[in-house]
Formats: sequence, C-alpha cells, structure tokens
Amino acid sequence: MPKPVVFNGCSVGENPLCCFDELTEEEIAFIDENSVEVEYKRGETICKQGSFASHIMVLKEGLAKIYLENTNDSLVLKILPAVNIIGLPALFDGNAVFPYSAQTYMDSAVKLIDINAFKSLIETNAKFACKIISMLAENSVIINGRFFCLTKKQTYGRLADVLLCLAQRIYKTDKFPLQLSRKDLAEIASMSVESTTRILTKFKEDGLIAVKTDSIEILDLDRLTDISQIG
Amino acid sequence: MPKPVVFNGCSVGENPLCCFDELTEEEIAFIDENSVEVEYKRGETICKQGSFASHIMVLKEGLAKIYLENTNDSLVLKILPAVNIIGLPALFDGNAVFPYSAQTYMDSAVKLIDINAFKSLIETNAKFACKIISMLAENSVIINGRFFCLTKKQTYGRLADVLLCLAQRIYKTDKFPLQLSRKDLAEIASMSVESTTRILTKFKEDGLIAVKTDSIEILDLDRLTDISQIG
DNA sequence: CGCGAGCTTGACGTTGTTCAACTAGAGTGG
DNA sequence: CCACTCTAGTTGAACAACGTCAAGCTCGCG
Repeated sequence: MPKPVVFNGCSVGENPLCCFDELTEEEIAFIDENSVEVEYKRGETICKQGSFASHIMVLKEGLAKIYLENTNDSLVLKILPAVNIIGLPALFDGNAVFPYSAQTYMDSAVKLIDINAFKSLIETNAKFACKIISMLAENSVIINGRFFCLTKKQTYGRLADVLLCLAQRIYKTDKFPLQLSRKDLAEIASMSVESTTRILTKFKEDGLIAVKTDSIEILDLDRLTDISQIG
Repeated sequence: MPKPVVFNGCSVGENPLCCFDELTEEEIAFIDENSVEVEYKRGETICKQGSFASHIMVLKEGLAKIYLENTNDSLVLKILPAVNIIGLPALFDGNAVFPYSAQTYMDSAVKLIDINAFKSLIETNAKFACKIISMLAENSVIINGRFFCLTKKQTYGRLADVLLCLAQRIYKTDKFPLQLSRKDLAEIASMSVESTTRILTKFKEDGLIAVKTDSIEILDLDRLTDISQIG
C-alpha cells in the first residue's frame, strides 16, 4: 500500500540554500566583489516582471512573495522566507528578463549578485551548476504542487493549506504572528477577501484555530490537515 | 506603453530541443551506448509519478501529456509534442523519483537515456549543464503561464487557449486532426466534459471554429485570441 | 440489427464571487 | 478630549459560473 500522494499549496522548499557551499574561497570572494546588499521596507518591490534582469537576488532576511501579474490579475507563485534565491529562471533566458515579480511582506535584506558574475561561475564550476539545476528542479516540483492545490482544491482546503504552510514552513511554530492581512491571505489562497474571512471564522467556531488581532494559533492540527488534504 | 502581458495555457516551448548540440561526437556516442529506444502505443504510460527514475526520456515522435495525479484527481501540467525531453526534474532530486507521470496521446517513440550517464555529462560539460539550466528555466516559465491561465481564466478562455495551443504550437496549422477526445480536451482545460461540449458548440455557433468528427479548424483567430486573453 | 462508447443537451444544485451595509480600531485635527 | 475619517475586517443577500445528474442521440462495430 503506497502512501497517498499529497500536494500542498505551500511553496517553500525544505532545504536551506546550499548552492554556495560548492564555491571555493576565491569564488566566494568573486561573488562578494560583484554584489551589493540592499534593505527593503515592507511592501516594496524587489524585482518587477518583464524588467531587465541585471542581478540574481538572495533574500537574506525577511519574507516575500513571488508572483505573476497582468493588467487585471495577479497570481502568487510562492511565498519565500529567508534564506532563498530569486531570479534563477532569468539566468539563461534569451531576453534576460524577470519572468515574475517579487515584493516584500516585511522589512527585508537582499543581496544583489551581478548576473554575469553568477553565470560565469556556473560555466566554470560544474558542481555549482549541478546545485543550480537541483534548485530549479526542486522549485518546479514545489510550484507544481501548489498548481495542483489551487486548481483542484476548494476554498476550505486551500486556506487550510496556507495556514499550515505558515505554521510549519515559514514560522515553524503552531502560534505565529499575523503579519499578513486578510487581503494577503486571500491572494495567497487565490480567493476573495470575504471568503477568507468567512472560512477563518468557521475554522475558529469549529475550534481548529485561534485568531487574535496579531497572531494565529493552530489548535487542531489533525483536523486542519484533513481539510487541507480532502480539499 | 508596454505591450500587455499575456499568459497562455499552452505549455509548449518555442525552442527545439537543443541541449545535445553542445555535445562532442564522443559524448553523443556515450549517450547512444547508454540508451535504448522504445515504441509506445496510444494511451500507454511512459513514466509514473513516484516511481524510481532510472532514465531521462526523449520523446522523439508522437504526443504526450505530463500530469500530476492523486487518488481522486489529476492535473495536466503540459502537453508535449516531439521532440522534447521528459524527466529533468528527477535529475538531482535526492530520491531520484519522477515528480510526475507521462502518458501518450498517440503512438510514440521514446529514447531512454540512463540517468547516471546523463548526469555525468552534466558534471563534465559545463555548456551542456547551462543548456539544461535554460531548459528547466524555460519550462518553469511555461508552466507558470499555464498555472496563471488555469487559476485566473474561466472556462471559455481556458478552452480557447487549448484550441489555440493545439493549432499554433502542436500541429502548426489552423485546421488540425482531432486526435483528442472531449474527455482529453476537458482534462487539459481542467473542466468537465459537459462544459467542453457546450463551449465547443457555442464557438461553432458563433463561427469561431468548425468542428468535424475528426478535425477542428480555427475560423476566426482574432476573436478566439480575444476570448483567450480576456479570460 | 442491436449494442455500447462517446457526445450532446437540459435541469438543477453547489461553490464562491460581488455588492452593499455595518463595525471596530487607529490616526488626525480642532 | 472629542468628533471625524479612513482602513481593515465582518456579515448577509443576490448572482454568476460550473459541475453533476439524467436522458437522449449518433455512429461504428460485432
């Protein structure tokens, strides 16, 4: 009996950022020479979809969303806690353009690495290239899981997923600070603000979670997990 | 005035498979020594999500779908015409397990390349590794576009997208053979068979397409494109 | 000739969005 | 210190979009 396949809407990898482990001291120095660090305030845009990709970015502190946007609409591809890398898909794109936007949810620190310096390391250090490949591969698996979740689960399951993701992968505690607004949560779960409110209230009534103005606590992990899996 | 951003539900890359261009004659011989070619009939499974990934696959002839599956549900990630590669995300996964399934829509020919042989080339040939990176990156951009399409557009837009994809990217002609059933189309557009039928009938009534038993012809490309973009 | 799979069509129910009204708390200025 | 305003959140009601169910239809094939 195989264990059931579960796709969750959470979009955070398990592994810490490790591609830089493969670099020599000289290579790390080379990266440092070709990078700068920048502080972003909450709500600021780190990179803009369609703009020229002159840098690869490393989110060193903070929390951000990676999203696609349109004239009418936007879709959160993943929420990204520190430490994680942003912009890899722009690497060998013919246009060298960011295929998505990124924006901070809280004050954040970002290291900007010159894209050509980054590329040259890939071209000369095969182990580094392999790590990049595995990061891209892992990322695609994660986003596909979220893809499945958002297209196949209904609202209750999606919101349960988001809460579980925040607790387990982002904040790593059952009771976490609520730095996201209802609007943010709604956007992540891809539904309306009103539905988000209604479902949170329902979860609260059913004793699954406790909602304070500035925090959320998961009270019944098992039932919430059931909801997230059933859909 | 920037051109409007368009995400389509189509999941086929523009570029021909080119990573093997980077290999020397010896390396190509090495690949050939470590691979076999297999013929698949329509409807057969090329690779199964969760199974051990012993090979990287190249779809040399035919048409296939890449999809995620669950006990209850399945999600088509992309439709894949020849010539394209299958299984890259399994490359440097710790478990070396296929993260998705693949199944043929018609009789197809597939080359199976030993995954370790493939890996060793990546580790020794940096240009090859770069091509793999760019393929993974392109793939993620394509799937994200489809992600956006399936979550943000409604049924008319999604089905219009599928038809345009078939005409423009798969068959590359306005009038293409209908090798897919309504059920297949419904699955690709992520909706019920009944809705697919209804919308096809509506498109036909409105003079957008002509539907025969064994072919579909796009009659009004502009309006169909509008529908796909509006959603 | 009859059977069955795939397709079509209509009726109906469910899910979730939209719209509008209302509430509570945080600033702001007199 | 008290209105006033503004925003975020909540709640209810109406509505739209789709899926589901059931029935009928068509065509290829034994």
